[in-house]
Amino acid sequence: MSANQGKSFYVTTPIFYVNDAPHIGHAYTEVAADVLARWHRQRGERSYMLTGTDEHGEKILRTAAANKTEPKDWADKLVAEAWLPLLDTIDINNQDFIRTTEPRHKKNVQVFLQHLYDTGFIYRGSYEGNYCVGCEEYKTEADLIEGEGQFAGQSVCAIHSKPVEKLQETNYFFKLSEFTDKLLAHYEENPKFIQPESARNEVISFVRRGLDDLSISRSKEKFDWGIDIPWDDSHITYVWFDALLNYITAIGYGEDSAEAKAKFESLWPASVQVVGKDILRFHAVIWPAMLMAAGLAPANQVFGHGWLLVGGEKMSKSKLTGIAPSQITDTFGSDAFRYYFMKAISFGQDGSFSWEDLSARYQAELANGFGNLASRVVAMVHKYFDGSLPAAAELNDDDKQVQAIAKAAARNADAAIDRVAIQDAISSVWSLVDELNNYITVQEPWALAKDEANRARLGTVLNTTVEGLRVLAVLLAPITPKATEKLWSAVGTSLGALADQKIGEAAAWGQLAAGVQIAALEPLFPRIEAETTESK
RNA sequence: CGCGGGGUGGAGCAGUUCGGUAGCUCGCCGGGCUCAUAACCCGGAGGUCGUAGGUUCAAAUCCUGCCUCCGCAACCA
Repeated sequence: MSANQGKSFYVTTPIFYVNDAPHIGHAYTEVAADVLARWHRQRGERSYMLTGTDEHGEKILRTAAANKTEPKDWADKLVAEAWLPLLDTIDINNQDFIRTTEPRHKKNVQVFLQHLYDTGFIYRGSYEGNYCVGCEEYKTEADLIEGEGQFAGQSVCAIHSKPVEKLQETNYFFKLSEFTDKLLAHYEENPKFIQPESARNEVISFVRRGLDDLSISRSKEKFDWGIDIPWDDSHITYVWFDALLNYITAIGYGEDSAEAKAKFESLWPASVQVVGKDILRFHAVIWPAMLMAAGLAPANQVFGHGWLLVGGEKMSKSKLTGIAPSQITDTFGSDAFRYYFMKAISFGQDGSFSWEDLSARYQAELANGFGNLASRVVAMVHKYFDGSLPAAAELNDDDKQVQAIAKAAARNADAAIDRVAIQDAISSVWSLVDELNNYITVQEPWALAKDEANRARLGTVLNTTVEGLRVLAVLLAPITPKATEKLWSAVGTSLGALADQKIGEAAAWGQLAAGVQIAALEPLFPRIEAETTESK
């Protein structure tokens, strides 16, 4: 699966609509993409993660005006004060960050548009639609509902409950309708193109109903904050058409230099495009059709994840259930944020967030399970061997079982990542955490330490557990980078940097030489005072 | 008949593709241990898998009806 010679693993997130306030839903998407990117990197593959911001559109123009500033200045401010800090808050290791207002994007969106115009996939047409004055936008038939009272018998806007007007506008269209069959064939031939299955089914049934051509321009008479249509400066590009192209403009599409071409070749098609299920249609229908029209391959996979539910309902600003990521990381830290959302929710399904659950999992799984395991092992090496790693003597079945479980954990987790089953990957790794805790209880190293005759056996037991920690540090590095770095500085530095340890070789036993010094270890996940968590 | 996703021990979930003893985490009860972040390990109680039918030797898993919750149509992954 992963053996694409010369090609990097390339994962993208949707670009943030710059006007939004960052909440845990945005962060969830970012973390998932980051975990995938880091895992592939830890395998030793070249791995590239892209994220960024979507900065065009009428709403941004309006809020900028409301704040008495220019739209670009407004976007600059939001990127600097909200979005870049978010990435830091949750410890995202992205290789690039693209803004749709950057020249590299705008210029090459125009290249793309011109290419499609020249090849006949874009035409000038007139659009007749149902315009809702209240919403100031066109409504599709699906947006309308049956009127009541004085408007009985008419179609009215679902939001304003008032009749819509038939209006006509001239703009440019993308021949999306021509791609209905090609898309269906693509879905058929590439069963994994849209994941999970439920998302795939939904898209297929949508496309089967037939696709309409897509209006991709807006007259500047309405607003002008966007990318000019290259052959007609009275129109700007529809924001979605502009936004989707970020995935290729960021990596060199449209540039002539050999360097840019090489970069593009090494990254496109993207390995996985992580999106929320609400914008799945844009990414699984419109976007691949755009690429096909331009003679480019669609991404290998579009993965639509679920929503985070708060109190059983979709999080929303209007219901005040939006939660800022920093509210969580201030108390629990970025590792806990990453771990919690990746482990507690099966990726692709909706998942419930609650402070109680977060707090319980932090305490039970991170502090008591993993953190405490590291503490007890390191403490014993210091207590019984002055911090010098003892050698392993003859191995018994219990010792061999630890090794077998470590190997299985690494193998199963790696396979789960290929399925984008992040939750399963973490569960697999956790089987080693549980095994090590169990192993220590059964071996009773503290009892062995009471009799000098058991010195060799004690060494074997501690050597085995330290090796187990080494494996855990490598396998969990993509999930909890900060904690594993701490752990590595205690047990692993004799082997070089943690970043250089390969997933595939992690479970090979006996890498740490006997006699290496095991450094003291501060708690990986300190207990959190009940006061702090309950005050939420 | 708009489209889609759910309803599994107190809570949150997996299992449903390819029917065959109902599983995980937390919580609860009891026991063990003391190296460790009052942590760790073992055992136990607790579910007729929304509901009514059907197919089958056998259904959480397949089929049909119904009830119910949620999402898409209102800034928002």
